Formats: sequence, structure tokens, C-alpha cells
Amino acid sequence: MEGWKTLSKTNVYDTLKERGFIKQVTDEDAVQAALGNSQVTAYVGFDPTADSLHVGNLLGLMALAHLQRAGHRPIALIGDGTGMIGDPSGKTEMRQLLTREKIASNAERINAQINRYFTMDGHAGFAVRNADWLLDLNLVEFLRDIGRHFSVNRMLAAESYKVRMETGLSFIEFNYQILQAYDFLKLFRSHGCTLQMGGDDQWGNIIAGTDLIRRVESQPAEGLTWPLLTTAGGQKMGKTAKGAVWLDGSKTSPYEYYQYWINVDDRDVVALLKYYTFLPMTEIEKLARLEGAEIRKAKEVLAYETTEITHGKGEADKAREASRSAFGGGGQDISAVPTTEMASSRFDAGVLVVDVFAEVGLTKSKGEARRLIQQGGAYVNEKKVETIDDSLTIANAVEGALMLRAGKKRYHRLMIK
RNA sequence: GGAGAGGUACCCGAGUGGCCAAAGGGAACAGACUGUAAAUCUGUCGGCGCAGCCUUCGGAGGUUCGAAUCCUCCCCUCUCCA
Repeated sequence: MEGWKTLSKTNVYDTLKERGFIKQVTDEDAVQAALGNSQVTAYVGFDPTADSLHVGNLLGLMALAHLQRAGHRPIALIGDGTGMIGDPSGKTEMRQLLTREKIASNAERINAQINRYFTMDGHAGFAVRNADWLLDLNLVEFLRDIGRHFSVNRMLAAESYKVRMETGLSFIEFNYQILQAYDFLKLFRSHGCTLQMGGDDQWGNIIAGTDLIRRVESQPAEGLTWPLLTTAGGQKMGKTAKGAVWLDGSKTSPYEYYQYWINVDDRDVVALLKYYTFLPMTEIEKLARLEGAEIRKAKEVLAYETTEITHGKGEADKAREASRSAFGGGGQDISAVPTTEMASSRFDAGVLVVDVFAEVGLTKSKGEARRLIQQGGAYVNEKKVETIDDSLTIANAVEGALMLRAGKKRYHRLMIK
């Protein structure tokens, strides 16, 4: 509480608003006043559907971090209880149910991951698991105490269930909202949590929670959503051809992570700087003034800052150097480029370039490698591979390594040992 | 449980005995143009020892010289009825 007074010079609500985090709010004046006058405990839920969070979850982490920086108390709720069911919001079909063990191990890893984004000392901020209170619920009791506050008519009318009304909605999914509302009530009671935040697809679920608290506790609770981000190209934020961009460095390397951000569409840069970095608005406005090829500088800032937030300064430096050296002069550090080792004996008789590209994962198959070469997109040490019969020997290596390139952007280093 | 519709490559979706490795679109990939951006144009887009061969059209069998296409059984999805 002491920290509150010293940190609260500006109202976080305004910060969130100018950075684009506000899409819908239950009661704007009330939320703004609360965040400006007192310490607020707020929560965001994270689903343990995978063993790592991805860029799509990052907005929630950023929002919580902003709150904590302003002296408020963030709670990260890991939905290992609701995860047993699967949130139908915005989905067109039933989500694959995960096993209990899988959810538990995912929750464990996500819990560890969240530490990176804000302090979770149990005091300034912390994580909770809803399995702790959901798994042992007694159905009949629950229906009497909580279920009676929900109107099926209203739930069915909700936008989030609309799509599913046509394709089918299972009973357990239909209950998801009730459980999420119950989570909010639970956190309200045990931790004085009065604000739930989430993506706009969560609006219905959040409202269900504030309504429930009003009904059973006769006290106000608020909710807030941020917009669901799509890139200028119409893609979901954080998705690439290969799938999600993960926050776990072993699933998406810091270098790949950096590359994801530097490759964003020009039109998205400014918005992304606001969402995904802590740079002051004045700084961002300066970057926003860049035009044409200069925009790349803003992208480099974006890539560096985001990589630092998720992977730390050391990795961010390495990724930046690797990126600079790979794309037009500058640094020397190529240690962040994906690397594979290969025994020198393999090179004695010469290895087909096609085999190497496929083996290293630069292409999915040898056929694809052949096509790549025929189309003139395969390079070894920056020299174009001319024919599909080309092979490599020790003589091609420079300081015991080969730099392979597929297309313009994908590099892979081959160490010979 | 009853009646009907359907399951085709990453996604959508044509094809209903040979001309089908399977139209078309989207996504993706490469090249040109660029700024590691966008747009546009061109090409590619199952695998391989690549003028040929192998494996695909929910699964397993069968008919046939020949099947994604016909038959049998099974699995799954959707709609209506109970």
C-alpha cells in the first residue's frame, strides 16, 4: 500500500487508453476513478491449452504489467479448472478436450513463464489456479448458490454463443461462462479483486462475472476488454505460417521472435509499439513520424524492445546482432542464427545440397529443396546454388561452418565437426 | 433408437469407372520489383534415386483389365424426429 502513493502520479487508465488497450468498459468513470484513487486488484485469465503462452496472450501480460507499474495488484489466473471444459467464445467448433495431466503440466510451465513480465511475490502480484476451487465443486450446491443467478434466455442471446447456436454447443461448454463468472466472484471474495480484464471475446464472460458479484454481494465490480488484434494483412496477431509465435524460447527462439516483430507490416508498427513495449508515448510519437524505408528503424526498436521484455537484454542484443549481420552489414554476431552440427565425415564424398537443406529443416522435403534451387532461392555462403546436383565438401566451409540460406530471410548455419 | 446429408491435399471446394497426383479459390513458398514492409506480375505448391516410380481422396475389405468415383461392413460429423 505504501508503494501506491509514490507510484501513482499518472492514472493507468489513461495510459491504457492512449495505448489502445480499451475496447469496452463496464463503467468508464468508475474504473478510471478507482484506478486513480486507490490500489486496485485486477485479474486476467490465461488458458493452459499449450505448454507455453504465445504472442496472442501477451497483451494481457502487458496490461497487468502496466497496472503493477502504477502500483496496483495484478493477478494472473491460470485456468486449469476451466481448461477442463474449453471456452466456446468465438470458436466455431468444440475445442479438443485435454487430459487432466496435460493441463496440469501446461499450467505449471505457464505459471513459471508469467514471472518474467511482472513481480509475483504474492504481495505485489501473484498467480492463482482455478482448479483449486473448481474441481471440488458440488454440483447441486453450486446450482443452488450460483446457477440460480443465471438466465438461460440471456445466455443464449449472447453474441458469443451465436455462432455456436448453429453448429451446436455442448452442455459443458455452455457452462463455461458460469464458471468464469464464479472465478471472478471467488477472487472478489478472497482477494478483493474488483476488475477483470481480457480480450474482447471475453466480454460476455466478464460481464457475467460482474453481474454475479452484484447479485450475490450487492457490490460493484468492473470489467474491461482490449480489442482483438489483427494485422493490417488481416491475420490474427501472433500467427505465422508455422503456427503461433511462442513466448517460450525453446519453442520460438529469441532470434525467430525478433524476426517476427521486425517483419510486421508498416501499417502496424505504431500500434504495436504502444501495445507491446513500455516506451513512453513521446518516444513512440517520434518513431511514428518516420517514413518510407526509415520505418525499418521503428521496426528494429519494436523488435528489440519486445525481445528484451520476453527474453531479456542479452538475448535481445544477440538477436539484433544476428539480424543485422544477416541483413546487410553491421554486426558480426551470428550466434543466434539456428545452427546444426554435422560430422565432417559426411563431407568426404560430398553431400548433396538438396539433402542438407531438407535435413536441416530449411525445406520440408528434398523435393521442396529441389524446387527452391530451381527457382534460384537457395544459397550457400551467399553464393547461389546453381543446379540440384550440386554437392558440398569440406572445401566449401569457411572456418568450419557453412551459412545456408533459403529465400531472402531464412538462414541456417551448419557447423562441421 | 428412426430418417436424411456428408467426410477429397494446409483450409475452402469441384470431381461420381480410365484423359486424376485430382479443377478453382485462399493460404504458403520462390523469383522480379523493393526497404527484412505493402501492392503487383511470374512461377511453384504429396514423396522419391524425378522424361520414371511410389503413396494419397474417413477406415477395412470386395467388384473390375482399371476405382476418389460401384458394392459390403465399420468409424466420425451435421440436420430433422424420439
